[in-house]
Formats: sequence, structure tokens, C-alpha cells
Amino acid sequence: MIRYKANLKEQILQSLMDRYPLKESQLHISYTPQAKMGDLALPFPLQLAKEMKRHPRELATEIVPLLSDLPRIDKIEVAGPGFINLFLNRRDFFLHQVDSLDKRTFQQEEKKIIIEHTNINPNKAAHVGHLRNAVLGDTLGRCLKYKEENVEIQNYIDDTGIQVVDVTFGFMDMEHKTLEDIQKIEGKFDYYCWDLYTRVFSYLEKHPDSQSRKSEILRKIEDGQQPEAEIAEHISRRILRAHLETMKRIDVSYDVLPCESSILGRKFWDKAFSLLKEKEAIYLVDEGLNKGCWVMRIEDDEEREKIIIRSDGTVTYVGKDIAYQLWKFGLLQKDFYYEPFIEDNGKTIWISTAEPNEPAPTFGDGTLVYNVIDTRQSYLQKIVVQGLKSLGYQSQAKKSIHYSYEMVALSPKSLDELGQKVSAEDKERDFVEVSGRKGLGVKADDLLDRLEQKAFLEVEKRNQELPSEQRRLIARQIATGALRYFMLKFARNSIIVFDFEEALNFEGETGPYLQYSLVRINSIFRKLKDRENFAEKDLKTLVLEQNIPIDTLPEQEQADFWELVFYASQFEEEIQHSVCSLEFSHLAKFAFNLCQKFNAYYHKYQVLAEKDQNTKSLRIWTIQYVREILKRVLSLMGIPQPARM
RNA sequence: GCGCCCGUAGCUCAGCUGGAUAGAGCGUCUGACUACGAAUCAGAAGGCCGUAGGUUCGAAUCCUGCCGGGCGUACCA
Repeated sequence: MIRYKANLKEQILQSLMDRYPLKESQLHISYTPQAKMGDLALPFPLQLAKEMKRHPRELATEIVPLLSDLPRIDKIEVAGPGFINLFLNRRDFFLHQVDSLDKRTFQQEEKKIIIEHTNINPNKAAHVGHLRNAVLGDTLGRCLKYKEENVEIQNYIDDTGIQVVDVTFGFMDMEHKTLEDIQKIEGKFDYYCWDLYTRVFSYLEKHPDSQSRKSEILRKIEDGQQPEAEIAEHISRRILRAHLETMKRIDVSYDVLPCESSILGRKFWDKAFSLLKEKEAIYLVDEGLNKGCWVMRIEDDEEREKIIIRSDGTVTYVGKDIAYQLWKFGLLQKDFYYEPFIEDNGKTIWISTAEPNEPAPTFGDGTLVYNVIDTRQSYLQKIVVQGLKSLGYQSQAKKSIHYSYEMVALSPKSLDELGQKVSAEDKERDFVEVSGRKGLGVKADDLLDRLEQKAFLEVEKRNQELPSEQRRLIARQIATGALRYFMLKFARNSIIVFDFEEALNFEGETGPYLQYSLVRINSIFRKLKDRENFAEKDLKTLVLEQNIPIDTLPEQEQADFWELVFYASQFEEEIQHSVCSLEFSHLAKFAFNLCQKFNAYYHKYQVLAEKDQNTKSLRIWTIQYVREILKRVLSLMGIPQPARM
């Protein structure tokens, strides 16, 4: 559709440019609200009439004859206040769409695109909020790859931050454990730390004097002194493995894991610091509240300055992030070393190291960077970009994109269900923010377990003949599909108030609904093969061989065929649109609408039982086309495609 | 205080750079399984798109004020 519209645009401009002051930017091609009004709508006469001070309808009527030789168009009409509506030749258009299925629509635009997502502090189990981040980032990556882009997925590991210090403190000073004791802990280590972290937090509230011990731990971790450093490393690596396992459950993976410890070890910050000093982007404060700190001025705010280096000489998160962002664009003239961390479905995920290591692929050096981080960090992200600007990297600053989204919060009801105490204050609110410190939150693995369990029961009911191993697999696929669709269906600026009943639903606008639609289509083809020995062929070959005119169908069926096929043909526009706006709820809605249309068609028209060969073949074309589109859209959203369910 | 975001059906949400009669899902109520799988479909009820102005041939959409809610604004990340 994208290419078809582009062609159409060019032709319309060609036909009209001599006579009318029509600019390309004015020539949008949209869709009619109703099928009976035609297929494509041109609103430009309305605008043009204003400029030319003429009546829009009159102008539109005058233009119509000039468009008579547009390709694959049956009829042109003036409608409403002055729209020009195009009726496509259904057969030609369909053949053209089938023909373009295996052709490239998109071209690579960037040398390399880096997406940073997930970024969970390695001190506790992942929760639902992290799942939203990972699903958004992963989906963006899949779509960009579909658009022929070279994409690198990075998951930044803050392995030397305060959060890791807190848990280290918990193990050493509260539980008096040695590294060996910690290594012996069995079961889910990330869950263990989840609980420990909340205990640490309440302990610290009661014992403010522990701050000095925490500072000591932080320093020792940064300097590599034992046993603090090795304990912290054990904690963060072990939890990182747990996070990667969790993400694997929803088919999210990464190329490289840059660590904060390597940023320190490789002295990225020292380099960034001297650059910032040199350009006078930051300066030392010698009086007032921020005395002894290196700070950056905030744009549009004369009063405020953001601290980059604390008075004790340690660098804040933002400082390290500026260094990291510079590295992503290849502006630091320094690089990490790497080693393999884990194998994920035959692919190596690399982790950064500070010391030289075995040969590794090259990472970083992107031309466009997306940072998937929730909207609460907008301010910090703005400062990072400002850092790039003040170093003179204007174009990189523009290509440094904060992909922001709203948080996942909890309904008071779901808190109750988790058995967590709700304060009187929180009860009054519509939602409660997830809090790692208070241990308030739905753990990602718990949610996935519940989804899987529920899916397994449903699969068991319907597929008793399948071996249990396969039922397990299907249950996993359904759980993944349900979760990923749930995370994508909301617009990114919408706060998801998490509710178990809603998230565990498999009916209506859900992932399983989409999966079920595909299973139904596949099932028709399976039966065609079993019963009639129907040999599945490439759609294009099939259509060319059979060469059946569409207008032999009854009028109603022609209209129903067309509604489905025409809608399906818009899928690449939806991808484009979703990527431009970073709004994958568009893609999700598209998939859902497509399935709704398909299911309606499915109920109305039989394929297997149809006696008339031509009609039957046309129906096969239709569902095969829909299947192809649906498969692509599902895989872009990372929704698995079960064989049965 | 300042900055960003949100307010659409009983509930949860879509609605693209302004376009034709504001759409889904859940819930409620009617119907449809000797199967191409009912995790589905057909249908009904349900709306002053927070509010008041402005721009426009045209506004849920753009601008301004107000009301209500959220999040930022840390020598936490």
C-alpha cells in the first residue's frame, strides 16, 4: 500500500501540477469512512479551494476528469464537502498486492540504530513495569529490522549503583553472610533479594547511621576491594542471569550488555569529564549549597544547575550516562572489551569488561539511538541530550531519542490480591506506584507463571490428544502472546493500572484472540491437505495459475472479500506509522481489527464445504493472504504462533 | 511555584499531521456449536469527547483560560 500510494501521488501531481498550485505536502491519501463511498479519499480540494478562493465541490468536480487515467482505479467520485473518492479495481489491486508481498517496501536509512532497553537494576527480581519496557523496546527493534535497518539491542547494567550496595549491605551487615554462604542460597535468588531489599530499606530508615557503611561499600565496589567487590559482583551477575531468563520467556533478547563497572574500569567518565571541562559545559561551584560540586546549567532555567560530580568527588548517574551516550555514538574514542555472557538460542549475548579479552564483534558507534526509559526520567534524559549539545554534537543530540512511556501501576484491588498491606492513604487512590523499596509490585515471573498455568488448563480442556510436552509449549506461547499484547495495546502515555483479571483474560481484545484466529486459518489449510490432498502453493503462483475473476462472486461476498483484503493490505503503513510515532498500540489495534474482520468472514463463508470450485479458490486466496499478513504482524509484536491451542 | 502528561460509554481504553454518522474490549441483555475449533460470531442498550472561550468551510483532535488527577523538579537511579 505504501508503494501503491506513492505511485498514485506522483501520478496525481503529474496530472495536476500545470493547472493547480498543488504541493506534494498537501496531497494526503486517506481512507473513506465507509466502503460504499469508495476506497481511497483525497481531501486536497478542500484545502486548495481555500487558497484559490473557490467552492470546494465545484473545484473537485472540475479536477475529476483530469484524473481519469490513474492506474487500477474503476471510478472517481466527488463526495461530501469536496472530497475526491477513488474506487479501486479490486482484482487488479489484489493481484498487485500479492505480487508485492515478497518485494521490499523499505530501505535502510541509518547506518546503525541502537536501542537501549530493559535496564533493570540487578538487585532484585523483575516486575511488570520492566516487562512493559522490554516489550516496547523489543517490538521497536523488530519493526526497525523489518524496515531493513541494522539494529543493535543494548541492555545497560547498573552493576555498581546504590541499589546493589543496598543488597550487599543486607547480606554482609544484616545477615552476616560470606560470599560462600550467598553462593549456597538455593531457589530463586532474585526473589530472595527482592525480600532482602525491602528489609534493608526499612532497616536503613531506622538506622540512619548506616549511611557511612554504605558509602564505604560503594567505594570498595568501585575500587575493586574485597570482599565487598566480589560479593556485589556475584549478586549482580546472578540476578542479571535471572532477568535474562525472565525475558527469554517473552522472547526478548539482546546483543550486548554494557556494564557500569566497565564504564568505570575503562575510565569512560574521565574522558567525558575532560571533554565537558574543555567545552566549559560544566563548572566547579565554589559557594552556596552546591559548593564543591561540578554542575551543568539547565537550559531554559537560569536558576537551576544539575550536579554531575558530587562534593565527595564521585560521579552521579547522569554523568555516567552522558559518557555512555557519547560511546553509543562513537564519540568517545574509547571502547569496552567484551566476553560472551550466555548463549541464547544459539546466539551469543556479550557483556562488557574492563580488561582485554577474546576477539568480539564491534558494538556501539550508532547513528541513531533510542533510549527506552519511562517518562519519570524525562528530566534526566533531557540533561544527557543537553550534554551532547554543549559538547557541540548537535546532530547526535537530535538523533538521541528518549522513547518514553508511562509506568505500570497497581490497582488497590491487585495489591490486596498480592496480600500486600495497603495504607489508608493509598486506598483512596486510583492506583499505587510500584515500589521496589517497599516490595510493592507484581513480579514478572509470578505473572508469567499464572498466565501459563491458566493457559495450560485451557489447552488441556481442548486438546486432550496432544502429548503433555506439547501442551506445555502451547501454554507458554499463549502466555507470551497474552502478555505482549497486553503491554502493547495501551498507548505509551497511558498509565497501565495493573489488574490481574484484565491481564489474565484470554477473550476479546487479547493476544490469544489473535493467536486463535491464526490457528483457525492454519487449521483450514491442514484439513485441505488431509482431506483433499491440497498442495499448498505460494499465493502468487496459485493466483496466476487459477486466474479467476473476482466479479463472479455474489455482490455481498465481493464486498466482504474486499473489506478484509483491503484492510490487510494496509499493514506496512501501520508499521511505518507505529515506528514514526513510537506508538505500537496502532499495530496492536491493526492486528486485532484484522482478526475481527477475519473471524466475521470465517463465520459467514465456508471454505472446505464450498461446492463451487471458483468460489472455493477465491476464498482460499483470501485467507491465505490474510494469513501471510497476520503472521508478519504477530512476529513484529513478538507474539508466538502456536500450531494448535 | 515551574515543567511534562492525562480527563472520551458503567469499567478499561483506541481515535494518525483538523475531515464525512465518535469506535473497540470487558460488563449487562437477546440469539447462534451433530465443527473450517464457541478462546468465536450476530444483535441490543449505553456518549454535551472535563469545562468556558478562540481559530476554521469543518474541532474529540490545534490555541488560551479554568476545574480535576498523575509524574517530575535529589550531592537516588
